[in-house]
Amino acid sequence: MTIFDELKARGLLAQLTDEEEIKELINNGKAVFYIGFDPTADSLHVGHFMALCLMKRLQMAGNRPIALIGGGTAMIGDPSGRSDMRTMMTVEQIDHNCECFKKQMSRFIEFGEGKAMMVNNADWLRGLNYIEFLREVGAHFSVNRMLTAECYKQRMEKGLSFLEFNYMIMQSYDFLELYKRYGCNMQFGGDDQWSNMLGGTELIRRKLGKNACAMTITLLLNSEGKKMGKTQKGAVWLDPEKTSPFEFYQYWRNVGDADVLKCLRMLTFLPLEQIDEMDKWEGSQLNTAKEILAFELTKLVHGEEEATKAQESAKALFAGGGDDANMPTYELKDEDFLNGRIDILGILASSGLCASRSEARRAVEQGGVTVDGEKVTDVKQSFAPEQFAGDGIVVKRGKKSFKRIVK
RNA sequence: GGAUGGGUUCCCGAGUGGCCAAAGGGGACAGACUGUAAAUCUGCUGCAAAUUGCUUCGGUGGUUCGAAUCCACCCCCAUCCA
Repeated sequence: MTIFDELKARGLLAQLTDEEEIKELINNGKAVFYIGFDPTADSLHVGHFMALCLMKRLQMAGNRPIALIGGGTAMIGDPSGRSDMRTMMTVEQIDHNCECFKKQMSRFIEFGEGKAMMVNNADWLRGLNYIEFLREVGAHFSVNRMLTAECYKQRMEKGLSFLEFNYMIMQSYDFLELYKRYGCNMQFGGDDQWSNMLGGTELIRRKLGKNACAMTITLLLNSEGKKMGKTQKGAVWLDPEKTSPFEFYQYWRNVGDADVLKCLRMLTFLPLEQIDEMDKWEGSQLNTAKEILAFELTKLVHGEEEATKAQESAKALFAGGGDDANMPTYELKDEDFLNGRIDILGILASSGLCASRSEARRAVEQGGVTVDGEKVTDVKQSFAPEQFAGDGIVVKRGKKSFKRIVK
């Protein structure tokens, strides 16, 4: 199976400038392609992960990847797929985030001589001269055309600043610059990037008279049409400090029935035949597929050891039995105690199981809190330090949040 | 720069002097049912030393016994005009 066919079979391909040409390039390892990552946070998330996987797949097929970190474009802020303006980040923030991105990416992709390349568009964007740039690049863009782009249309109602309006031009310029510097002839990105990417291929045609391709990856949407990889608390991060391996595992363990197979295809490296086999599963059998999905992804992101731990904790918690030694733990501090005791509300709030004592009170009143399997009925129940000796106690809030509390 | 309409809790949105911690919906959370899924039903949704107190309706001042609500100035957003 060629790499192109595989990408297609996995449902990763969304829009392509020229299918035949792209097929020819990537199947024969002739593509030098780039994917841009704007450092809008201090960790990569699931959306980036998909792009990194794509890089890896294409690299394995002999193509040369360039990971472009958007230290320059992040100064502008991409309006695509947003209904409101991004808050502007300081240069310090951006540079810090760039560093974080670099570290995380190196774990997935091998960089170095003859391998993948990592560049930062701050190198050429931040020093641009306005007048010169307008004459050289701005002259090639038609405002009329830009306004017809879908990403701007949506923003025409809510408001779009001139700053963000320029994002497309910056991204287009990146492509041109990478073409000139490294012979980069292809760009990949999320489907919401399509118009920005087309801007680049056109700019290259106009400035250099050369042909470049663009291809977008399907956005990972759940069956309700919402972007996956987001929780109430925000994104599902790849940084274990921000989203623990256990939380990461649980996120995928809990995907809806309708989404498991899609996720397996798009996100894992499992052979397609194996996935097709699972496609026949139904009902509660799908739980096994979810376990596989969760394990595979946790393994890819956090390593096999962490994946195993997460899986064991999950089994211990939900199925009973299994090893529960890896349970998330909170160690009580002296100041958590008042007069030598701590009440259940205090435990819930300090350990982070509840955001506030009020929320903790509510959880208890509604019968959602258990201590070592016993339902807590009294909000005033309190504990002495000795009760946390040894393995401590296991406090569970609702069905899925729990912590071991020790002193 | 001018005219008009706006800024309310996580989001949408009602509220135009006290009965307002603020309707309704969404989301989230908890309970029931289940398969750690979906759907459905119920509860709940500012904070706390909790039949009470404290903080919150863009900002700052003011009027008033009392302000999300009235007044002044300012900031921000949308639409139209330049």
